[in-house]
Amino acid sequence: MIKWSHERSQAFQETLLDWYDQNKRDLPWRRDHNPYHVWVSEIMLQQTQVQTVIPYYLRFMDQFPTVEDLATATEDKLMKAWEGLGYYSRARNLQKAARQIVFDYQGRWPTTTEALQELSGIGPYTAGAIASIAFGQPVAAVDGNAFRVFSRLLEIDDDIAKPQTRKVFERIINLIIPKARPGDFNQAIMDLGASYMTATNYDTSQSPVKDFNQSYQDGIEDHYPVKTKKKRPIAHDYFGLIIHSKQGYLFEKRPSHGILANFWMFPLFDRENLTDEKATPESMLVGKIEARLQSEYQLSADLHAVDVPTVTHTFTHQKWKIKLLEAQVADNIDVSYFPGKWIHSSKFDQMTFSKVQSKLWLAYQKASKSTQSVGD
DNA sequence: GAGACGTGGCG
DNA sequence: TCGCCAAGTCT
Repeated sequence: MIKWSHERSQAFQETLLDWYDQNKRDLPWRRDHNPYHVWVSEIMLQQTQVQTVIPYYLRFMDQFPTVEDLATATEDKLMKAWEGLGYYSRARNLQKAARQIVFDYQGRWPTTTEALQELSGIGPYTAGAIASIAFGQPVAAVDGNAFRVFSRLLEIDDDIAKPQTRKVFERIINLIIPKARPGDFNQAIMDLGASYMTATNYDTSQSPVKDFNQSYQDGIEDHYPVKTKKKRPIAHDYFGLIIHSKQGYLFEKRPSHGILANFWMFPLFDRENLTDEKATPESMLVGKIEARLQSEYQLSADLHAVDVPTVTHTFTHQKWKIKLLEAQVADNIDVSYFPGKWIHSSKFDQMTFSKVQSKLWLAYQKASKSTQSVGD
């Protein structure tokens, strides 16, 4: 690894910030340094691309203009604002932190990285981003961009997939970061990482800091960053139940922990939980589901396959395949045993749907449109 | 410290 | 289809 002299660091700062001053992206959260604006944008941007975040951020600020508005918002309105953005614990942590700030700290923001990390959902990166951008503290904000940029500039061989590697980068960046403009420096690194120094298909030859890029000079830029591979997603096969009555469609609330926690969805039955044997005929599996609906929930349902392709949805670590089954149930059934609720499709726009739930509903609509118009 | 946690885009 | 990526954090 190359070490930079003080002069070298200064030259780098100057080159980078000059470029940033001329070429920085015009983003909605860069209009000011309001910590609330910086904070919300940083949370939304976690593992999420800028162009995805922009409309969410604008709507969010429209609905929750201040940290007080967020602290006192209903969970329904909050989740609706986050609908489709993913990693939904971010939204819940965001409100938790808003309440910490408003009610525990009387609206006064913590300004150090240590104190900021006491807030829910704020880790080392976000703390560094808020401290430097909103409060002018000369601290590193080490995200994927910083890993990518500095590993290439300095030929850092540490595996960025390892948590301990963060400390290596923080130590180096804290030596290089300018005391006068730390927030601009960190944001300039991000803009660099999003333009000339992207993960793939990058072209460093036009980069403003190519003279500082050791791996480029050495022709080994594609060795960086060093990052071990992730595991492939685990497959899950489900039956998805579309059960409708005069009272609407049947929904089930997902567990409070795990993937899509607390979301309302069409009931799902895991194929593997229905039988131990792989080769069980499908009609028998459907019969088992019907029997369970009857015995556990007193719900008589005559399930039929919906004539649509299996719905697939891939998460970071799970790959779901869902075969849709449909049933119309009697008008005056007793649903008091079922841990769910009936909702008319006219009210779906008031619910918060995960993407996979939206896919199920779309697939079902497509099928019922091609045959007949099915009411609730 | 490895794995969980969403979604969209791209080659 | 698949693997990987995109301003990470929590457990």
